[in-house]
Amino acid sequence: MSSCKQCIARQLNGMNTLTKEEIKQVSACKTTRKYKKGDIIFYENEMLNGVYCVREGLCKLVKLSANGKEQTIKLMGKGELIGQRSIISNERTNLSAIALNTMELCFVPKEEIISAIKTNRDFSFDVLQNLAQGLREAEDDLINMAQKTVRQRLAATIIYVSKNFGVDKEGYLKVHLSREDYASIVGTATESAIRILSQFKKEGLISTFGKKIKIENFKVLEGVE
Amino acid sequence: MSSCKQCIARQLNGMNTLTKEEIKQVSACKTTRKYKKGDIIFYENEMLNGVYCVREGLCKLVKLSANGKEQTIKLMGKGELIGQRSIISNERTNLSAIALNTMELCFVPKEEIISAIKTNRDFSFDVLQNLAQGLREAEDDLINMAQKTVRQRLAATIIYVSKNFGVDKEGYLKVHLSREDYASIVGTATESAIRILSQFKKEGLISTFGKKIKIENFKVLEGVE
DNA sequence: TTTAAACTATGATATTTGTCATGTTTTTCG
DNA sequence: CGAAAAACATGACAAATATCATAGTTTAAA
Repeated sequence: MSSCKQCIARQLNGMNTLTKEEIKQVSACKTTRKYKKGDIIFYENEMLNGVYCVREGLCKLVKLSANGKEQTIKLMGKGELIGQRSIISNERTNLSAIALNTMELCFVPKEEIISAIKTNRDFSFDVLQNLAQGLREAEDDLINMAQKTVRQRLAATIIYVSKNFGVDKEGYLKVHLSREDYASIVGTATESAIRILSQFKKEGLISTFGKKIKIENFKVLEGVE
Repeated sequence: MSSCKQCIARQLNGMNTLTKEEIKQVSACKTTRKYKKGDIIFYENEMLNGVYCVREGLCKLVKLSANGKEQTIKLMGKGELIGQRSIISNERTNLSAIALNTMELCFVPKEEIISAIKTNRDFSFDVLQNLAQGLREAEDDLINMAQKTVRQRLAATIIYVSKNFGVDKEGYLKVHLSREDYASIVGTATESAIRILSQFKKEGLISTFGKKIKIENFKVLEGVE
């Protein structure tokens, strides 16, 4: 059986300020679950009774709008805690979580997390900083959405995925997202995302191989207008 | 001299879980400052050495873009703490704070806040919930920006101002924002904001008297398409 | 392997929103 | 008060993006 220690040792974890005792405790009561691409981890407007720690894979947090279109708010990868915010504010989820590839998640009951927050100052402060960081990112995203063009946002998203989830030996983004996923992150129509990616190819900023994307000219891509 | 107790008694305060001792402490070392409309409380990319608690008035948190346009991220009114996030994450501000009318702010040194967070569990958890709440709001704003039309966002903003800052006896919004301010909140051109407000008037959803706005048909305004 | 489904691609067109120009009204301040 | 500045208003046009249509391509499943 896998322990949380490994995760924490690898610094992949939103819980790396827990004491050894606490880790043992969390490790003992967590349950690991597997998900396939497209699986729904939870829907919006659910009451969670725990948080999910990403051990492996990638998922998206999305909001479904009235017209059936979905907006992706955030991608969550290794070591990130999903549902933390809902647990802390004791509210229903405002977003759905959907697996983007094969995932392994550790589910930690609410009480464990809350108890750790209440008793371990370092962990509590860590969570605090984590939320503050998240808030800053959310503000930045809002600004980008308001002030940048679709083209600029798409370029920024490709760079984000490259930086956060890495590239393989040939330089292709490790994470393979569909054009629809990109559109949903950027907040545009799928056709627009496709069109702009085609433009990027023509302009030599990226190249593709099947679904895989490689950044060919980072500097220009970063500064597209 | 004014004490923090008054603010806290009136529940106007992001610090109402502090103990009596702590309040005395904060009260003792805070300094009160006055600002006029348009005054800059701080710029983006500054290192704050404390937080500002709004005792009176209203300000906006804005981001200036390359082309000189500004995006308003949030309006801050009575009892709200400004700069909290930057203090906690120990980063430079990512936004500027600008007074929208005559303001009175209490400045509380960083050390006081951090010390209170580290020693008072209730306060710490309160801040945690506050940030979680803020994060949710930021996510909602992002979704609105991505999925709603300018028209819908402007309608929502009017309703927001009405709910959060109230109306006078005649039903006019207490807070008077310029069309430019509305445009900056909604993320559009000033002319577009003006045009849409004119439409709302023609459609009988709002009425105006000088700079003052009154909601005439809440239901329809709330559900505009 | 073959067949359907999902994904990618691109053109044509419509809609939304931004920009520029110009004039009016309101506010501010010497 | 009266002039200058700021804010408001609206038309005309341009640019960005969405929508609809149609077809090629890849993927997955029977």
